[in-house]
This record gives sequence, C-alpha cells and structure tokens, in this order.
Amino acid sequence: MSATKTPAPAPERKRGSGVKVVYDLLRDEILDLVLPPGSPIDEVQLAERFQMSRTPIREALVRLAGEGLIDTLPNRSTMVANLDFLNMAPFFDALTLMYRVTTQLAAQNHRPADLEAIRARQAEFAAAVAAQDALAMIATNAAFHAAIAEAGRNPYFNSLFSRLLDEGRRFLRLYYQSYDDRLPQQFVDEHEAMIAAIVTRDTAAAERLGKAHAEQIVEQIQKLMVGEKRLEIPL
Amino acid sequence: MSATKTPAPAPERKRGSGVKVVYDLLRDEILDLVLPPGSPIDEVQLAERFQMSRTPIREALVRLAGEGLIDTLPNRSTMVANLDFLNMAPFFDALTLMYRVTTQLAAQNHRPADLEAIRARQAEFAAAVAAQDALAMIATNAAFHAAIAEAGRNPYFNSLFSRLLDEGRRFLRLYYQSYDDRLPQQFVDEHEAMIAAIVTRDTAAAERLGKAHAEQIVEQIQKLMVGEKRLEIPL
DNA sequence: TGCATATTATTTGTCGACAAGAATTCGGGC
DNA sequence: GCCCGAATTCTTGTCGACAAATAATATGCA
Repeated sequence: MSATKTPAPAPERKRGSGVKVVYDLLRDEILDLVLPPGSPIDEVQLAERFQMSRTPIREALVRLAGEGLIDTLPNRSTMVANLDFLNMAPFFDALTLMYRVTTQLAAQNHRPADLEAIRARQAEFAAAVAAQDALAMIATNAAFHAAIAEAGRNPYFNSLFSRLLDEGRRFLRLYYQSYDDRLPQQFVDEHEAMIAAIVTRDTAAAERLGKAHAEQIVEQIQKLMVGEKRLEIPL
Repeated sequence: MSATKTPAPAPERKRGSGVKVVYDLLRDEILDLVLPPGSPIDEVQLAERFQMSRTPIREALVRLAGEGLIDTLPNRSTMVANLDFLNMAPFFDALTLMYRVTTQLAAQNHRPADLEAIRARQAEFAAAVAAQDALAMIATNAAFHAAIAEAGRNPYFNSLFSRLLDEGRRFLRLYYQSYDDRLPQQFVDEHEAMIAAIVTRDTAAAERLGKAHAEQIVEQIQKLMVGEKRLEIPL
C-alpha cells in the first residue's frame, strides 16, 4: 500500500464518530455564544470545515433542532435559535421547579458514587471561581446541578433540566464579561449546603435550598438584564 | 418507461413532506403499539414501503430517537424503545407533577381561544367514551391534557408533558383491551371539573384537581399492571 | 426612474451507490 | 460430532450528485 495506490485514502476517523464530533462542537459553540443567536448555519461550509459529507452534518443539525438549539426554515436557511427575552417567566418557572425537584430527589435517591461525582463538579466550580474564569464557572455550575439531577434518578426531569441549564448557560454567557462581585463565592457556599442536605438525606432542606438557589440565580439574571449599575448615578 | 424516457417520472409528493409523513405515521404506530416495544426498524423496508430513499427515513428516525421513542445501537439494529416496567416510579412522579403544574398554569394564563380548544378535545373524549372506543379514548384523553398544557403557555413544561403523555399512551394501550368499567365516565366528570376551575381562574383548585386526576390515573395503571381481577377468586 | 417579470444563483431535500462493521453461515480441524 | 476460524451476507454510515424551492439579480416596459 506504499507505492501504487491508496484505495481508501485517509478515512482518519471512525465510522460513527462524525455526527458526534459535529454535534458536540456545534453544541458547545452555541452554548458559549461563539455562535450567537441568529447566526446562519451553512451545511456546505460545515462540511468542508469538518472534512466530511453533508449527510453527517445534517444529522447533527436535526438533533440540535430537536433540542431547540437551532431553528430550521423549510427549504430556506437554518440558524442558531434566538433567546426569547420577552417571555422569560416560563423559563424561570421551569428552572425553579426543576431545581427544587431534582435537589429533593437527589437527597432521596442518591448512591455513594453520585456523591463523588457531585463533589468533583463542585471542586471544579470552586476552582473556576478561584481562577475568576467566567466561562468555566458557567459550564461547571451547570455540570454541578446536572450531576445532582443525575443522582435523583428521574430521566424525565433530567432531560428537561439539562435543556434548561443549557439555555441558562447562554443567558449567563451573554451578560458575564467578568465575575467581580461576591456572588460566585456565595454560590460555592450554597452548593456546599445543598451537598450537606443531600448527604444527610434531608429532603425538605434540599428542596428549600434548591428553591433558594434558583431564586438567587433568577434574581441575578434579572438584575443583569436590567443593568445592575442603573441606580449608581447620584441625583 | 413507456416509450422513450420520463425525466421526472412521478415525484407525486411535495419537497419537504417526506420526513413528516414518515415521522407522523411511525410515531402513531409506536404510540398505538402497532409497532410493539422491541420491534426492529428496517430502513430499507421503510424506504420501499413509503416509496422514497433512505435519507428522509433516516431523518425521521433520528427525530424519533431524539424523543426516546426508538433506540439505536451504533452500526447495528434500531428498534422501538422498550417500556420500562421496573422503574415506573420516576414516570409517575413526573406525570403527576406535570398534571399539577400545567393545570394550574392553564387556570392562570389561558385565553378564550384556549378554552375552545380544550372544550373541543373534551367533546372528542366524551364521544370516544360513549362509543366505547378504547383507542380513541386514550388518544383524545392525551390530546385533552395537551390542550390544557398549551393554555398554560410554558413550552418547557409542554414538551416534557407531551413526552410523558406519549409514554402513557403506550402503557394504557398495553392494558386496555376494552373499557367496560365505570372509570371512563368518571374521567369525563373530572375533566369537566378541571375545565370549570380553569375558566374561573381558580389556580388552587386547578392544581388540586390535576393532582387528583393524576393519582387516579396512576392508581388505575398500577391496578391494571398487577391485574385487576386478582382478588375476585373467593377463598 | 420605478416597477413587474424573467433569469440566474444559492441552498436545501432527495437519491442511488459504495464501504465499513457486525451477525451469520460455511468449512476445516480435532 | 463438536468447536473455532474464515468467508459471506446484511445493515448501517457516508459520499457525491442531481433537482426543487427560494432568494438575488438582471431585463424590459411604462
């Protein structure tokens, strides 16, 4: 196979991996706003970027559309899904309820291995806070709560919660240029309290902490959207 | 193929419609257990059945997999997703919570057009009960509650609830050969009470009725699973 | 100059074919 | 007769190409 010809030139990638690569990378780029809402998605451009045919690209796009991360207009363009700033209430409602439910279920159903995963995510989040890395904070915070939900062992809640956390990542990424206030450390402490409630299987406390944490986050996002420095001008 | 040639022989179907046709039909067949859990899904077989290429078939399958209705083993077979009888508790938990939340939100956020849709679904359900049509009862009951959720105007809850109602359709279809007890008429009455609470915007009553209705259904499914005639043999 | 229409161009949806992986069948050795 | 390995078959994943639908551009007319 050295001299004459190479019948299969350079597959260089395993058979079913193409879709996953494209899906994962596009998903991250959308959630980190590397691809901002409204960005056009061109199949042929992606095809040559990833050195593959349009077929696996399209499959990845269909999956992303199924999760609501991209919008497809038939026979026309496809683009990154917009963030709906006008109707935030449903998002906050769902997020708060899922925080409460998943934290409570984690206290009820967790197993030892779950606690290890939760503590690992919390350590990553604390490290991101210590490093003042806003992007890492956002991602590891979502991973921390996803791990708690995983310990709750309800796949239906988990899939909804994952979707909400993804959407939350986009909102937070939009407003956080830098983390320079005291809130991140407060989040670390609240996370610790949640872990303690889960460990001791105190379901009531877990639910209460989940609710408080959710309201904290909702309040913060709302403040960020309005602009937190709006009243600092002395009259 | 008659004389010389037919360049565009007979498309006979609009451009983007193929996927939707396959998706809708397969979805119905899965939910009505025409395709029971575990049934193998053969792409080429579907391709010749629907007279189209494998490409739109595959896209429909990717979508169904995204909703958890089919399972795909890489490089191997794809089949209708199994119903998990051992872990029903998470399903019941999620179903009950969504009944409560969506009914309450409907009482809070509904608009006049929503009420028309809800009443129309309720009329269809009542007709199915009167006709003793078990399949129609299952489908129209799910549609009724989906309409209520729609009036609640929370797309996040709606998508989870739709998925749960779909799963419920499969469970119910599995056990209901015939509807010969008094429960269907009771459901009609409970539906009417829920409508009344929604109309008067009594959120507390709506939530309570949603919960009661959910528990009614859960209890019924559990009874069906165990076998409702198990204690009828006199000792 | 402004507008309606025709033409071109771009993008998506669909197709048939090929190749890789896994399951199955077949053959050989003990 | 039974078990293990090789060849075959069968299904899926990927590819390049074509066609339809829409958007963009150009053309003709008032």
